[in-house]
Amino acid sequence: MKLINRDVDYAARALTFMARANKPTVSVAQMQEQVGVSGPFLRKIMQKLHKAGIVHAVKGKGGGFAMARNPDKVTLKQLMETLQGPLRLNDCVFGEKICQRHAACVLRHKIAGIESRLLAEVAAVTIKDLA
Amino acid sequence: MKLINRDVDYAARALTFMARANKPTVSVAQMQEQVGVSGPFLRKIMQKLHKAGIVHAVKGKGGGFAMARNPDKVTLKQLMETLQGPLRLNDCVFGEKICQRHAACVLRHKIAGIESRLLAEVAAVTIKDLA
DNA sequence: GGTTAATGATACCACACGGGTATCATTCTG
DNA sequence: CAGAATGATACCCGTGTGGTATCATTAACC
Repeated sequence: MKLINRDVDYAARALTFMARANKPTVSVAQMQEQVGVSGPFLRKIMQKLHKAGIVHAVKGKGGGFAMARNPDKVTLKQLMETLQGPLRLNDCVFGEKICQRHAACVLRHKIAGIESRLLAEVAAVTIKDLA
Repeated sequence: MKLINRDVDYAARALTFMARANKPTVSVAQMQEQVGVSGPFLRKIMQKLHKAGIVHAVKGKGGGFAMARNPDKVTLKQLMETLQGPLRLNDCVFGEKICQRHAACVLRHKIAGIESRLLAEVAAVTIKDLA
């Protein structure tokens, strides 16, 4: 059971780097050593962050990425949703079928409570906290 | 990001069934329909629960499984540890190396806090709660 | 004692996912 | 036009998840 995968980990580091860099744009080449990951892989991550509107991108020579919002407006939850998909701890095995199994439903109710508290926690962590 | 996998889900249902059955032993054949899973697969899960000491097993005709402790002494956390392995949200990418990356460490510190609260929550859910 | 009903132990399989690489296209600067 | 950067895709491989199959072992009952 992993809370975050490597994409999120690397993204958090890259964004932290960018938040501290205080430059108009930061290229992947400038980040990759500090982040500790290969260029192509980091690029793929940055492209996802771009599509999600978390960073904006400048193509061409001298280009790179820049944060699209203030670091305190980018949360760990957003990174997880962008890079790991929707955060459902709780996808019911029974799908569409009406749940006749009371025990399972109690379990799911419990998990839903745990999930909502967990999401509140990851939503409270921002890049500003990390920088 | 799944909190529990299917093994845990089925195990919770099976144990709930057993807790309510109030019989000396319950066989896989008696449980499989209610649990909603094939016999052989449920057997594999029950065998893991047996090795973990959560149930005891009676071989031979008329045998089956029985809970080894009271339902309020079996927690969701125990099932997860038994069937999904150790619950670490937080395995550091850097392994043994000394962490020189301050941002990453802050992240890991945050995650550690989230993890400990999450574990307290799953430790608080027992089979008795589900039955 | 043999049949039958149960678990114990393994081995195997198919698929999805995570993590990562490679390649070509596109855009901007100088 | 050359070079530096991102955009978009396609691919690969190892591992984990979910599940099946098979044979061995044990105990009850006739």
